[in-house]
Amino acid sequence: MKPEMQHDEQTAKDRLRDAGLRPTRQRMALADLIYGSGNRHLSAEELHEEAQQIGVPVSLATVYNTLHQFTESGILRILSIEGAKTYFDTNTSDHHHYFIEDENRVIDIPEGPVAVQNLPKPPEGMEIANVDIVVRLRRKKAADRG
Amino acid sequence: MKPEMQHDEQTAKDRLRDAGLRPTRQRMALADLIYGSGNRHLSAEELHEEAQQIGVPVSLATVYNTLHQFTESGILRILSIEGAKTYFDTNTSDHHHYFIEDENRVIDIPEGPVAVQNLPKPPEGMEIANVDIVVRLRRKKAADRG
DNA sequence: CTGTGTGCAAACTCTTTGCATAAGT
DNA sequence: ACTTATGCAAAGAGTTTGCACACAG
Repeated sequence: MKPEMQHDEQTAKDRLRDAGLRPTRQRMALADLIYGSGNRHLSAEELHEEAQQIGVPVSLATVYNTLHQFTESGILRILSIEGAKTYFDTNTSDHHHYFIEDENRVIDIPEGPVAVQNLPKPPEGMEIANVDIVVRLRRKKAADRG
Repeated sequence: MKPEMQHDEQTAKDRLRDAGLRPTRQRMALADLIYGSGNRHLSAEELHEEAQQIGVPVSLATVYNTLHQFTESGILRILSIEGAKTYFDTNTSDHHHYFIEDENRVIDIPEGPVAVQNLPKPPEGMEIANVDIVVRLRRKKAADRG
């Protein structure tokens, strides 16, 4: 291991190789954005915008392609969220989300021993890919307080 | 109570009045379809098609309007499901779903004591509207058997 | 050099909207 | 009669696709 090689670029490159994807400029830039700041949820549009902001000229089509390739490779997951936009999650393990009704926003439920009890066995020939818990939150009305 | 008045139409009418909606021909027909056969999940397109099949000429726009009005009135719920289409559920209580990856299909998890453990308190000023659990299922591969 | 990835713009799907007409009270 | 709902078609949002060019190996 070379001492000056701990850049995110290197990490991104490895991640892409692991996933069987060619580490192209755009994919590495997107991987940096996606994995550069902890677990997060993002839509194609948001990621595209972020890329533009840091001066990486990647097209929206490529962002979509990349997000789906990452998903197929198992390094991203699609969130089970209602609404028009598709949200991707960098945390591919079983974990859970709040969905803010007013704002159509998704946030992680703080890590903790959240668990599902008494989940029945799936039907014949099926297996559980994963479990998503979505807790829909709404703003308390002033009248409801106290 | 008139002896010949136990039609679904009557039920639908009541349901609509309860929800504060005018019981129009279209809404009653849609309510019949929606609630006529137990709990179910449906998309606007599916409902529209069903209406056509039984000869109720309702427009797709009206189906969308109606589904949203029903949702606002609390007699329908939107499912937290990824994907382009919005699915509505006639069961408005906390209950849960399988999502079949291959087929983009949603089915109820059989009634049972499924419960969530250790759900943290929601953030300040927020309250839980409801909890959705989505268990994503995938077909077992033949190679994985045994 | 060869094959895959990228960008652009057009196509596609699902959903919403505006306005004239029809139906409900 | 007056108000609200409906239907149609067009607009809108998000996503996907096809093809020529560019880049990675």
